[in-house]
Amino acid sequence: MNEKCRSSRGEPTRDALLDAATDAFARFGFEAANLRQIAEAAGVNPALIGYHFKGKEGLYLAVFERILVHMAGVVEPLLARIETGIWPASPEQDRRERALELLLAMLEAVLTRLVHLQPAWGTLVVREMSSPTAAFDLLYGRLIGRGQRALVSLLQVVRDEPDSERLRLLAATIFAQMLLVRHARAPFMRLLGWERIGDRELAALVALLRRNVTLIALGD
Amino acid sequence: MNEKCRSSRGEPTRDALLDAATDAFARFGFEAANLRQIAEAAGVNPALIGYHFKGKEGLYLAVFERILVHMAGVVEPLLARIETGIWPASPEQDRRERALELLLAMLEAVLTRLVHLQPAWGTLVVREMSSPTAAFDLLYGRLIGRGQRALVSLLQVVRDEPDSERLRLLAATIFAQMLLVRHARAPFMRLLGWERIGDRELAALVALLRRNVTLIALGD
DNA sequence: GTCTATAGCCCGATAGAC
DNA sequence: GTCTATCGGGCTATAGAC
Repeated sequence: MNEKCRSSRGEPTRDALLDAATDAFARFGFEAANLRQIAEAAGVNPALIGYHFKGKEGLYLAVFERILVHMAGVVEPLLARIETGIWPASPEQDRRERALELLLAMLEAVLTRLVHLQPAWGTLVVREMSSPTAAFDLLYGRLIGRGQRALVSLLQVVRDEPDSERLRLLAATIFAQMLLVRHARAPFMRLLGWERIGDRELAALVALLRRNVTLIALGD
Repeated sequence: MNEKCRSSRGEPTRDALLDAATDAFARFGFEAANLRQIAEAAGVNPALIGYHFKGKEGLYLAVFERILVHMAGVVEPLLARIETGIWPASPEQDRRERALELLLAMLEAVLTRLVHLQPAWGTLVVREMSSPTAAFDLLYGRLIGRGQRALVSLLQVVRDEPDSERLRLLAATIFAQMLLVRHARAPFMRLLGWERIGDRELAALVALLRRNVTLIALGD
């Protein structure tokens, strides 16, 4: 795929295929998605999928590869800052407050991207979490796992306690609430009586989640 | 399917097919599941699927129908009690405490069944929530919707405040935490370093969720 | 790199004997 | 109700011309 970096001639083709594939895989799932339709939507000949991606699974993985590359540019700065633990030096109390702030910022960033930026990406990523395929290892190694570990290390500072099973469970419950909008989309929308998640709805959700996370992160 | 209730001759066949189909649909999803394999696993001739269920989709819906019938026997008593609002009469303070108790009991019941009873059922139900098909309406009308409304009405009592968007969002975040083990199973297990959810793991999860729910239900 | 054409497979459905 | 046999269609993959 990138052995020849001067494959710039076929780049528009690959991009168009990846766009169409992202949409189709998100909408129909891997099995139900159909290469002919993807090629047609991309305005490209079906045989080119074989040439560029070595078949359906290669195309699927390439979709995730692209998601990860784009995501890296967005979350890398935040993750790197959390992972190195280098925040403004300050007295003990300030450090805990700062960690909570970072945690809430992370929450809001994830939620906003999940809902607004690229709905199809969210669908794909989240589907891999409940029904993992080969793409899950990619995702976990380069995005999800790092996010989880960042969450755990922030919680350690906020609660001023060492890593433990209980702390990780706590991280998992926060994680679950961040993913709510994608994982349980259908019943969620019905319960709220919403038809779509616009700016107002997102703001209400973010506000409540900030409150929840603050309560359960500090509680006990 | 039940126009002739004396179809008792084919009942073992139908049951075997439903068992195999439940497993296959949960494992592979609707599209990827394969009728020949299902029939083989059931030790039954493939053509009988057409006879008994009118095709693949009919089989899929019948799987959910059976889940709902079995679930009804389990959760009906609890739901009915919550819906009628008839709990032991008592002074104001006691009623709020009692509602919280019921809420926590509901949490534990759902979690236990989701994890232990029939893992495949949990998988199927939860998949319909994030990727709804025709089966979702069945599920929502007879199980999920009622559960959500029960949650909301319990929260109204616990917090002593009327129904509102914020209250429903609160219900949704509790809902999300209950479903965590199925929705985000793969990253959840990796974060915890668990290989399976046995009694010990379930107990730890329940304990933390009880704590979380108590905090966010009472908070503010 | 792109396209045409087609091979080869597997699937869901069903007609018809028993 | 059950089984055998098969049909018709859609799919991915690929060989080969340009």
